[in-house]
Amino acid sequence: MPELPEVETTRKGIEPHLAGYSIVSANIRERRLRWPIPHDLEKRIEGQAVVSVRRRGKYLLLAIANGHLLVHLGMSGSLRLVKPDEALLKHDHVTLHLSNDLTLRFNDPRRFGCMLWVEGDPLQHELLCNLGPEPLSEKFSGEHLYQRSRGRKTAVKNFIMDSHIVVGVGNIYASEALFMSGIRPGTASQRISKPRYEILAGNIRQVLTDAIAMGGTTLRDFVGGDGKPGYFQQTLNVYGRKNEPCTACRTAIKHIVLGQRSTYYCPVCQK
DNA sequence: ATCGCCTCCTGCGCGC
DNA sequence: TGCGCGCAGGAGGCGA
Repeated sequence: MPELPEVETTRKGIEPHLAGYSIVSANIRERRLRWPIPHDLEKRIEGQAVVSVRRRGKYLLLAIANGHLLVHLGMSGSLRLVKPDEALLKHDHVTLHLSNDLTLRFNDPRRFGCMLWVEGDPLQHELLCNLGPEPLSEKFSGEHLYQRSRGRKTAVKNFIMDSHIVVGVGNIYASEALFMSGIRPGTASQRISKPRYEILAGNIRQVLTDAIAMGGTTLRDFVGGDGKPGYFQQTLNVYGRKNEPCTACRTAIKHIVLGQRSTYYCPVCQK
């Protein structure tokens, strides 16, 4: 489920209820995620204070006194804050009891997510140290996309979804940003000009910013709610709209597969 | 270095 | 109602 806006919405939602409080106890029911949850995670975090909740790409970084909890939500993961007596749901793999009498639950039906323990600088961890720039940072630009794409034949949609190029562009927003930019998803990366990459970079930034803003509208309900952000209500121009009329020109939206992922575009608006 | 394919897993909606 | 199938918003790892 999580695209970057949902991860950021989750971060904003849990941060005020975690930072400054300590983890009283941890209960782990299922350790078999993408990588196993370390056998000694409980003893590393129990009794420790949470300092901050940051994000790098789609990874969440919970700073604990003597290390970091590195969390990824995969395709189907979610974190939610509940009252301690709230019943466990199917696939609630981890429960953290907090000193403010709230409980954090990690739920992940498909178990593509992860929860790892990192000592030292988490940004130096092997999963994070080679990631591309944050799309909402100044390091991300059309110039960056242009430079990195030289000599690369891979489809531009796969290229912008490569976290080593830029983090946080998931399957939905890749299609949406390419539509906004008038670029065909299957175009070879190296064949796109610098001006078009500048447009694309701006639209990637735009679509993610808007989606995060929408996620923020449901933040007040985060505690005790289902934790679902509102960004999904956002109007999608092409994603999931196979054979439906283009919002700009009414031409039927095309559906293709690129890199084994569903891809949508308007054959008239995108060249 | 780059590319394309495979994989991990459960749940859901669809057609029969 | 049940079953089999295809598909799902991620991304690391592999062989070529």
